[in-house]
Amino acid sequence: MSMKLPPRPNRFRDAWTGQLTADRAGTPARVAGWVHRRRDHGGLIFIDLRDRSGILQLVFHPESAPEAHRIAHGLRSEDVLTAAGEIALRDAQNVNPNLPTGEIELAVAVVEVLADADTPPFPIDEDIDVDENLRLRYRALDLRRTPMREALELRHDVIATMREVLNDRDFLEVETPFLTRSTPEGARDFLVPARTAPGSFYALPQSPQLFKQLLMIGGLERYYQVVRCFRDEDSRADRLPEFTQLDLELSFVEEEDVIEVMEAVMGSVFDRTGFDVAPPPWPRMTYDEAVARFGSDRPDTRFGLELGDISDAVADSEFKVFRGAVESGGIVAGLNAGARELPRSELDALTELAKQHGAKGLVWAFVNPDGWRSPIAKFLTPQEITTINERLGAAPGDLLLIVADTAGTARQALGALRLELARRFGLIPEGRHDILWVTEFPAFEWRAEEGRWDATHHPFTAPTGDLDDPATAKSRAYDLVLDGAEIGGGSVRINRLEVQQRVFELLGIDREDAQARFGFLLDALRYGAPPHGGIAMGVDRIVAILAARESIREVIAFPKAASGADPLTGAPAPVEPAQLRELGLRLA
RNA sequence: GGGGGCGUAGCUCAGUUGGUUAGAGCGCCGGCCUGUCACGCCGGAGGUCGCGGGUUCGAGUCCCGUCGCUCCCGCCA
Repeated sequence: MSMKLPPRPNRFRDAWTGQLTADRAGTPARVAGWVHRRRDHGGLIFIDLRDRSGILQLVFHPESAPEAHRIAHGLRSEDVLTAAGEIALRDAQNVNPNLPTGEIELAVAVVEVLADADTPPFPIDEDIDVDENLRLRYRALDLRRTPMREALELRHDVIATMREVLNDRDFLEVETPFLTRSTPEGARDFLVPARTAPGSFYALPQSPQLFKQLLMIGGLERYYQVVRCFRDEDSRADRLPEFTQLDLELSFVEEEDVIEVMEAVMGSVFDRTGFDVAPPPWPRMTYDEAVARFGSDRPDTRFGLELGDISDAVADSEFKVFRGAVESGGIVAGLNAGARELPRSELDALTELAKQHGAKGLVWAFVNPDGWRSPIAKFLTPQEITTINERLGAAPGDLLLIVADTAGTARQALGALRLELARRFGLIPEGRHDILWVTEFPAFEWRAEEGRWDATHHPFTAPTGDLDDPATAKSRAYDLVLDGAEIGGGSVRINRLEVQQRVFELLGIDREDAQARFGFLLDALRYGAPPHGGIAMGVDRIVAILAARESIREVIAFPKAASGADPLTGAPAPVEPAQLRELGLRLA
């Protein structure tokens, strides 16, 4: 990132190290920063000095500046200094083409050490994967590393662009409370004991959902916020308990209005950051299609290996696993992994993966010109094999993977296999990026083990269809999916009290319960709520994808470690028993 | 809560079938070096092989337990 203005001249510096160029040759300059590297030739000493803007070579001549040269001899990595001298043009053969400042150097006349540094516990100047907990423990040093600085600069650009687009469209940025009541996103709440009400707790918001609906009912028309959200669930590479959303909401809108705003926002973000993805409008795919073709509601469409349903071909099969799955209402589905020769051990590993995703097993089959090489070949008729081959587009040499289970499990397992095969065989084209909307989600899902309906998004999402037949009702929701990652999701909200109460009823939340939990929203709904809708975007995920980072922890200045074991950014502080008593709490 | 992987020098890692004194690169310390830019050359220091137990004449290596990290499932959009 280039600095927009030079620093205000003071006794430390009057220029950024990374922004001095040949046009300054012959003029005096003063810079400050950290010792990036020292090259001591005994006579000449070179110091690469680093600040946020970049690196400048300092040269210390023993004759012309003996005192500075003496000090330079004692400098070590990460020492902090200020140095003044004259900008000198380098001889042609000494130019470093790899450095923006490579045509010049600072011939140091005076240097002052502002702070000494111990030897860093890990290299600052190399892009080595150092153990993450070490990096978190010495986060200040880690932040000096170029990849971290660039990620945070990119993050800044992304958020700044979001704000600019929304400000230009008359959105108001409004802050909402952190110490609040439980919000209905379905995760576990983080709780904070309330001193003024012993035995009671604040819940940190899982999202500002309720507040932004109040803002719409309050007539603010267009709201956004870049906001921390808190969900007390286990971490993943793409998920932390504490994360940042771009949250927005508009009044008197439907799906197309929200989608158009977000396409403008994200289109600008991609444009501004040079991320190569198609410009909006972006394609739509229904939830049903995504799940059927890709085994996921966040399909990665950058490669093939699509799923195929072969239930009808094996409904009457001799092979009991297939027939049984269909008879009990499930499906038999498969994918064509292409012409691959996998050893038994790898097929076992794929089977293990399928099982991890709930499948009871995995059928594999290598297609031969005259049939299958597969453990189950003998249970299938030639007709069945031919039909399956046709359905999955199989040619001799192809490997077919087939799962028989409930529709959800079979598709999830195949979806996971599909992604694993893409990783293993490098099926995703370099530099290819796909973005699309997923729409028409089921509004409710049946939780068999709990014997109740649950909201697929959250209970304020407007449903369509017949609420008396929850299984067929859709929600007016839309998720934005980039490269197989869900980067945002939103919906049109319920704006009439009776519909809201009907949904609560369906979800098994009685009136008293609903009033206790969401009373302030329900009360507001009595006084005229506009049709409204919005969306929340996962800033961390977006930045991670733009920065091509594996983990979102790489794009957050002070992330939680996956384990939460880091003393600064992860571990909760112990509390004195006396303090607990004061709060009306007891030790667990 | 469950499954997989990992844990050897400050950092990143190698370490064969169990075999003598556990190695490399980088970093660090000292010396030499006036055009380097991952400077170079010479020398040096640095290890409870995560921890505990077991098998064995002998364990970094095999077994059991345990702790930590990490990825995944569950959970969570």
